[in-house]
Amino acid sequence: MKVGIRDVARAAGVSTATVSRALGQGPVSEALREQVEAAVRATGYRPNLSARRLRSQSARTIGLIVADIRNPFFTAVSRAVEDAAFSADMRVILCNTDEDPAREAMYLRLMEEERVTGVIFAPTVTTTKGLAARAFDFPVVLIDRTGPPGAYDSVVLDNGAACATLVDHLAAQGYARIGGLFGSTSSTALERRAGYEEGMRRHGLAPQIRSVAPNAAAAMEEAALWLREPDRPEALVVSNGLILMGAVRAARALNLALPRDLALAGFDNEPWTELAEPGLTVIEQPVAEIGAQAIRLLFERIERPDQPVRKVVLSGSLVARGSTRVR
Amino acid sequence: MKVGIRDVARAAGVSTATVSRALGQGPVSEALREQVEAAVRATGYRPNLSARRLRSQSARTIGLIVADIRNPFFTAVSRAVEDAAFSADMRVILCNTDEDPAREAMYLRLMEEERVTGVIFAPTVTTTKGLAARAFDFPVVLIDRTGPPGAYDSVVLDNGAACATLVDHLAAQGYARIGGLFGSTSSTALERRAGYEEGMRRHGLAPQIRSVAPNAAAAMEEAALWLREPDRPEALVVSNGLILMGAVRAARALNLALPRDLALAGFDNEPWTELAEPGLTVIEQPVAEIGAQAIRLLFERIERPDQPVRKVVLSGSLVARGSTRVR
DNA sequence: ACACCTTGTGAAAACGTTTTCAACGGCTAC
DNA sequence: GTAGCCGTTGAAAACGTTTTCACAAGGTGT
Repeated sequence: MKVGIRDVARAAGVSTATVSRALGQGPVSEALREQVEAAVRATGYRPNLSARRLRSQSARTIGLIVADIRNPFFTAVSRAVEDAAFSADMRVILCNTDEDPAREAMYLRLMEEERVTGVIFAPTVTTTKGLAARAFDFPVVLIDRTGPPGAYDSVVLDNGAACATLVDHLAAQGYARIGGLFGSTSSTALERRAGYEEGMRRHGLAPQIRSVAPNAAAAMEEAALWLREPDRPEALVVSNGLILMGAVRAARALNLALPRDLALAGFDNEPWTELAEPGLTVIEQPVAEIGAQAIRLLFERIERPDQPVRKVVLSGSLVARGSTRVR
Repeated sequence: MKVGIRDVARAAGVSTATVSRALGQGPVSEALREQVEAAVRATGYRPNLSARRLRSQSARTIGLIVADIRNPFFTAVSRAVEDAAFSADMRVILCNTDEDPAREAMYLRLMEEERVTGVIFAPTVTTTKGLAARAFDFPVVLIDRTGPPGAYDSVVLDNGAACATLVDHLAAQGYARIGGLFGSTSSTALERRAGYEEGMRRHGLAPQIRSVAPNAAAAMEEAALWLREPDRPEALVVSNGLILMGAVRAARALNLALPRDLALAGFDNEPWTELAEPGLTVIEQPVAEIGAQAIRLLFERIERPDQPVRKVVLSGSLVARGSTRVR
């Protein structure tokens, strides 16, 4: 029942070496190649990838470790990565850490045991610290988030500038008491927070900042608390799509109309941000480009392991909608 | 640099067999087990999964082939599957076919080459037909969609009943010209369509049906066309979350207010359906339960390969919101 | 005291490939 | 005509584990 390469070899009247070469790229005469292919079809042979990887010492697999598969930003990026990897005849192992350092460690270990060709990783700040001390047998490209400076190739958004753009936009519409609600687990959130502070300072406004776990439930709770306070902000800048969702929920729960009672601006131009009335103002990230660049950096690093570390910084674009209209 | 099991064995002063047993579940004395563990820590040994799988002829891996990773229904299911698999010490390979039969075939082949322990699969109708003729070396559990009758274990929603519930709900609110917009690639969409027809018939109403590719862009286009016609429906039932999004877009584009100008009901209680004013009426699927049941069926099939084929049918629940309020 | 399990251990085979190595045949170049 | 080279092929080694097999040591029931 189980058919191996020796069965194919027997059926084709050649040695296993020839079969291997005919299926791979070894030198084989055209006649034999066709014989082998016929034998493969006749026997229904499927190569055993474990054996192949063991012998060839090459997994042709890249690991993609993301923080939250429910975040459309990461699903979009993963699509780009998968497409690029596939056209280079590589598989992708997609891993979801849920922003949990323990799961990150577990998946990194798994990548080591799989002997992957390379890894694309969006780490939490917690593991970022430990990252400097570690050395992997495979190249690692950081995505969306930065690690220890100069240690890993990375592709990130120009987070500070993007967030400052949001502040500029709100200030231009006449808002002054602009609060910032930022995630607590990613370097990205920290950079956006810094950009927010910088933007506020430039406009002579006083920053008000709260931190929260980057998920909708936690964000809603924190936002609801905040918006119930007497001197609550009249506008809110938030650091990602999930937090934005929580903020919208909170506004709804408190019966605050957008933008009359509260202006709202955030990150990630997800489909629903257009649908939630009156439309949410966001920074759109070039998600496909981020995935493509990450793969490019990874492949180039595999090609030339010793080249200098590179950091690709991409720009977001402001998508202004009703949630920040002038009152 | 590269450390294998023989290095650990040497460091611990034992044979490789003992190391293997100490790391696995073979019988080893407590003293040696500790010695081995110390040696593992000292050498930084990481087992090579390819070698392990090759020799043990067990991949401890399950393949999860879904139709669209951007569909939150599938991401939710995949979370449940992953959690269950992980606690059984199994890995998951997550594959996204994008409703494309060619990609489905490719991933099925990959599963064969990986010699996976089992597969959970949401097939398109196209490959469903070919599925009857195929025999896999691993158990397959169908999810969300049915295959050839009696051939594979499966866990699905009671789609007909759920969709009829939607029709009942709309009829009870006084709607009569209720149209149906259904996906064209899944058995699920077909069942929902049948349930819609059945429901309409029961209420003495005339079904009006259009089919569309199950993505937001195609759905929006078709819905916009339809809603521009003179005798356009006053209510729409649609067969999944992405089509629902397209329908909302179309209504917005044509300036039709929900539910005044158009009532809307669909499937999948995704976060944004609550946020899109005035709230979208949907059937909520027990996503976690679906994933958990799929894993359970798979594991039980692995345990007892010859037991009769089973089909688990779960019920959805109606979440009534503003989009179907009485006018 | 003997036969008989049970438990723990190491040597070596096995898993299914790819790759190395040597060899063969047919060229070309002298 | 012979030496050298190139393209093609097969035999066998190698990849890093787990598993089989044999065996030694220790315990138990008679």
